[in-house]
Amino acid sequence: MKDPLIGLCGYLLQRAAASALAGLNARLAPLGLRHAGVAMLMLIAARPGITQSQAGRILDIQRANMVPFVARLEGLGVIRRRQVDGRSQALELTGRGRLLLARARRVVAAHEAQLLGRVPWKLRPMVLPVLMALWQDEPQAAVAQASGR
Amino acid sequence: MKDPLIGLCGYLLQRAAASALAGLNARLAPLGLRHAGVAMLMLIAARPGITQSQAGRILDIQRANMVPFVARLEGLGVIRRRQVDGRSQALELTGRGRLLLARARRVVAAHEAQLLGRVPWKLRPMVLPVLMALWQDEPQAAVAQASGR
DNA sequence: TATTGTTATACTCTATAACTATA
DNA sequence: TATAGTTATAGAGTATAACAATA
Repeated sequence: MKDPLIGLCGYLLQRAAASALAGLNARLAPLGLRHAGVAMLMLIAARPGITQSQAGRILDIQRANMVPFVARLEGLGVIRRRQVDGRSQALELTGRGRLLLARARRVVAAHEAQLLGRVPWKLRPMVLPVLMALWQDEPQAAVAQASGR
Repeated sequence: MKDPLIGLCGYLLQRAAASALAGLNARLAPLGLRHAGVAMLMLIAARPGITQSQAGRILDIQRANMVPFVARLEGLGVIRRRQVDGRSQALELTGRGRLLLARARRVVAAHEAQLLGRVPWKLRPMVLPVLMALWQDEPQAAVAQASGR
């Protein structure tokens, strides 16, 4: 039973992403993390002291949704919040966070290798350029206007 | 503020898919449909009389989750269910469904054009091959085993 | 016995509005 | 006035377990 929708690059993009995400989350399950948590840990490691809002803007997570997300990571004991001024919370990794991130990085590396391993050798150098081109957040205004809102 | 995670193809894949999906759903909103509904209509149009379970297997939607999904589309009056044997439900488009699908196809075509339009001319022929290579559902057993379950 | 559809349930993710307290 | 964090809430999407009816 063949899928008549392959041929639509938006559809392929979604299915490929969902499949890869499921695979990654299965690999991360033993660590008690999911993909979003690992992305957050990686971001904080790259920019220690980043605030909740800044992290949310980079990862495209809204302020309101950052609250339970950050709380969960804090509850796992992998990150810590520090008040930088009256309103901003700086995020930092704890020792346990650094340890868990090191393990997660190995899982992510294995996942990346598996993903790229599926791509024929000659196409492999095109993977990142193609994905970066397909990403490119259009200003929401343009979308909203195009859709008539 | 640059994103330190670009460079991970799994991350790019997810962000690109999320961004494209949001754009498509914004375009589809005036029709009262979302991406999943359009995928379903397209599938039924390509295989009239397909059963709920078969459709779920192709679109990777579980049996239990098909129930409210199909019910919503039926409630919109775009599909109809027909009993083929004691247990299977064949799905078909209604007239209204065919009409709405025709409009949705134009929206999808515009969305596809926009997606591909972001990709430099020389990379464009690689988009579908790259995405098809990155998809390739690994047997779940392999994932489960790799993750130690 | 395996499959189809179903119910119930729960968890994650996402989206919006409104509030506060700070800058 | 704009921003950071928060609360509350609602809607998707997804996952599992269990059950009845049927093949």
